[in-house]
Amino acid sequence: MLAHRCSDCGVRDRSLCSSLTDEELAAIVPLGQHRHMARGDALLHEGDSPLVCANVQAGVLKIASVTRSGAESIVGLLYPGDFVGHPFAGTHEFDVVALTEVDLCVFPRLVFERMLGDHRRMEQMLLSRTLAELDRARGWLVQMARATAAAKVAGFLDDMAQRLVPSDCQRGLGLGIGARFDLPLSRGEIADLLGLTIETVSRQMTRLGAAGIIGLPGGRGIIVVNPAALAAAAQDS
Amino acid sequence: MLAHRCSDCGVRDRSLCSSLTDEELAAIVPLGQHRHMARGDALLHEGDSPLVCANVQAGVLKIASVTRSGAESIVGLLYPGDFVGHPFAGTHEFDVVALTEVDLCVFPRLVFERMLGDHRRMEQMLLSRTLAELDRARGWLVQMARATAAAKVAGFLDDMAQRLVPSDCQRGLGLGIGARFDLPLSRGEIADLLGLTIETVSRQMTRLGAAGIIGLPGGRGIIVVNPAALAAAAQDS
DNA sequence: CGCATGCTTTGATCGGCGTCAATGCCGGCC
DNA sequence: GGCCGGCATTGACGCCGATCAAAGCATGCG
Repeated sequence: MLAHRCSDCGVRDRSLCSSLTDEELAAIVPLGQHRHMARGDALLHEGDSPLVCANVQAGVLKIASVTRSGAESIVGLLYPGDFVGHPFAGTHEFDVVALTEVDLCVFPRLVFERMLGDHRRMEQMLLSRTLAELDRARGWLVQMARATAAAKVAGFLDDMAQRLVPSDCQRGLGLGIGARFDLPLSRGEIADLLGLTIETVSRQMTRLGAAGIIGLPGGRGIIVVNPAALAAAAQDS
Repeated sequence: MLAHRCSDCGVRDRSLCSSLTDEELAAIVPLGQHRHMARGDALLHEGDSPLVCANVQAGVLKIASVTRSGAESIVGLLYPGDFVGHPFAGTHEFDVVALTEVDLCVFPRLVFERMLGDHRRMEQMLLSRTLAELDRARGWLVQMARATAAAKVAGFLDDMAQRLVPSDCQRGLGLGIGARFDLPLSRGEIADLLGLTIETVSRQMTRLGAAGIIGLPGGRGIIVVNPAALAAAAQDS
């Protein structure tokens, strides 16, 4: 049974809701709905008028667009605590699709806009986060524009490890040695995300494995054996 | 003599100020300062605490970061009407430098934050614009990840033409035939922006010229001879 | 169990873009 | 005017990653 009450919510302290007091939160709870998505389910479609805004409680989603040549291009990922939606806007440009089982806290767009009006701190936090997300996307731009295939793959794994793992070991001194997690993306999706081909991604991952930097325990499992070397590999121009 | 009064401001109807009535605007005028920048002047430095927020009145700026290998990477451009700054945040990640003569309307950050508090419509517009800018950056990501050098250069010129030219011919049916403008960037800066080398940019531009799609009247001038072909070239995978 | 299907890995070859190098063009300064 | 330094163009060559091709390896179904 999943958390339908904020007191049970795993991202109470990380999501936009962290800008609200318990009392404020109690007032808006009835406005939101819990929603579960299976892998592959779409929350929003490219070109839709954005009907909903949501907080990610658990799972990972991809933000993607389909080019006219048919290939999908992934432009970002959403992790627990992240916000999805486009308040005060008519359309939005990308598909949002679940990569894993996902739990969301969903608000109709107009309701969410009213909430922003009632809770200035939340609106400020959303603005600040969006600006930060913009900087993040721009950082990626540099990586996509300049980095070699090896650096892109290493950077992706490094980023993913930091996003997925420290939910437990509260972000202390970097990443624990031997951190293990499962990639929420297939090789093909990683290739889309990084602007590479499946073959190149596969080759680079085997290379990282052979170098002893990561372990590949079959399937989608990843073990970060040497976090420092992984981070370093991400920055070899 | 440049416009120091909002009634003379060239972007009154396009900037954040368009969310304000004339009366509201009159109230905040004394809080802002006009500022002029010469080519190469920096408004903000990477890692600074962001002291100011500003609207671009005229000119073009670049948003860039310097990689540890010393090369500069340009991640975005700012045009008249655009907003610069990072309210409610401690640091910001990029340099902002003038590419041409630039006129700005500058507010100290704390003053600007107070303004946002007093003018909800402006805050909403800023949020909406930031979300739109995020989508824009993500669209670029696709281009950077997948497009060929030819498509990147064509796309850049197409985008630049649409940003610089229609300030006159109010964005009617696309771009007028024979639109002429001067690039605010050197070949090297274009190369940085697109993640290419100077040589490749130069070659692709000569190719576009030889194909009769653009004219290159020397220096930084560009004539868009065949806008449709330019847009098409931007999308050849 | 045996086969089919889809994902991943590995190998061989090709082409686009980066690199290195030389030349051309233009404005500034003596 | 003539020299000089910065930027742009053009050419020759090599390397990285895409492409084409084939062989593991899982999972599911008859």
